[in-house]
Amino acid sequence: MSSDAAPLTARAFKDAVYEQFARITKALASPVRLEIVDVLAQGERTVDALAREVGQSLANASQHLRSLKEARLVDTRRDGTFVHYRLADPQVIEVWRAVRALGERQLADIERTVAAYLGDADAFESVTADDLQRRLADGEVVLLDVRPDAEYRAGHLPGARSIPVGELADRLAELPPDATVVAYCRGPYCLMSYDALAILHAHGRRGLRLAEGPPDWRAAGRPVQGGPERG
Amino acid sequence: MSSDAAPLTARAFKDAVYEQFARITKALASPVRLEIVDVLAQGERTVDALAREVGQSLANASQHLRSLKEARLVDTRRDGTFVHYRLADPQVIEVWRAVRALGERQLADIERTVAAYLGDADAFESVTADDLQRRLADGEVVLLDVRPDAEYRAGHLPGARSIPVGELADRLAELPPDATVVAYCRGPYCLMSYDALAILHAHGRRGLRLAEGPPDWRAAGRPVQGGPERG
DNA sequence: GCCATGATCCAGTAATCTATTGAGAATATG
DNA sequence: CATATTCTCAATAGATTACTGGATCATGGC
Repeated sequence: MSSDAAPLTARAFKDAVYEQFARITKALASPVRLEIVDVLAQGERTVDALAREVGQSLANASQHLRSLKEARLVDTRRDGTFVHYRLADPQVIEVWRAVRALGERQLADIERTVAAYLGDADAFESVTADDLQRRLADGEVVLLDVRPDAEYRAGHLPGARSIPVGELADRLAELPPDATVVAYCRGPYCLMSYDALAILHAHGRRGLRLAEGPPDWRAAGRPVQGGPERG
Repeated sequence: MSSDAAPLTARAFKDAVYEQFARITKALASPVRLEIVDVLAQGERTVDALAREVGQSLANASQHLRSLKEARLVDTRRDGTFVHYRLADPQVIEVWRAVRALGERQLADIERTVAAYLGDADAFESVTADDLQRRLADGEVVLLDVRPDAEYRAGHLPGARSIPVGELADRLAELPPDATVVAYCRGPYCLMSYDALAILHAHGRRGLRLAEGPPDWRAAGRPVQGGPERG
């Protein structure tokens, strides 16, 4: 049923195919590279910026990026002495989201880790995307993007204002005093919105959290404002 | 802004989170395990059957299954001396499909591998899912499931007949002589439907291929007949 | 209890992957 | 052209993983 002939046998064909797909899964088989992908989902970054953000040495980040590039998950653009990395395909975000969804359903440790960090204080009330749209339509809430300014400019939720979390304490006056603020950042495992809520609450403001970030919002087929055009 | 205190720092939190998700991607970072997942998408299997199917030793297959189980991608059921493995969650199929879609878009080598095996003979005309539904409605074609009988019984496309590819040559009489046959098997990288087309063509029959298998069909939100109930 | 079967576990080797270091490209500036 | 900046590459050592063959475990039949 199987021979060792020169042309591909059925087994050799399957080996070759799964080997190819494994290039992708191997590239993603590292916490550091997953984090890199998660960051790049927000927009392109230089090697140096990425290394800083994920807490790795420059050389190490560069190595990880190389392996991502070999698997065609990221692409580069040179600008002077800087090299900007970006996701090679929006489908990369889909893979990451699928992995995340699976982890959330199957890995109880993830919930435990989150609870441990946040002191399982449910002071951090959250809002679903559908809920948010209804409340926004009713004018009940103010939507606030607390990511760095550059990320806001690269694309944000429709109607969102931008106050990076680092400036929030100083710019509270820009928010209507009685409004409920819905803060969001990069995505479900990004901490900036939690920090923002802490600041809001410390100043007696009402604040909720939206877990989704712009990549999730876009993946769900909802429109994103600014940044790369997309219909 | 960051300390080494006993409770989790922001960095330690992120490390812990991505580490958890990497359990999943690491479990999938092997061609053998990807193939196992692809086979299990068709239904549960014993260790022995799986080992045979993916061309690995029993011990090795068992090891791979253990690592998949540790990552919560598969689950087991014991039946006498047999242990049946199955996917722990339909979301596992979604992850695999997302990886496949990405590979098909980014990795040109995959196309090349397929072309090399099939001798890039486009004798294997294929049909899209939408196309098929229209043609089925018009009574233009006969839909044929060429997978092993057990897999057909575990769930098949609505209206499909079952003739395992190994029996096809002997059972051609069961197919209306003038009908165009649309053959499908497990999915895009399964070879059984290609073999079936070769047999059909050798007997002067008209045959097309549907790339999708039942897992893909179901993932696309289309109904599947028989097997585990699902609305 | 004893045996057969299916599966798991274990030890050892080879191969692969990761992080680190330091050297060295590529590019811009003066 | 010299120099600084940003990034990549090569070499190393340490850790992890893959596969094999053999021992062991769990279950069911006798």
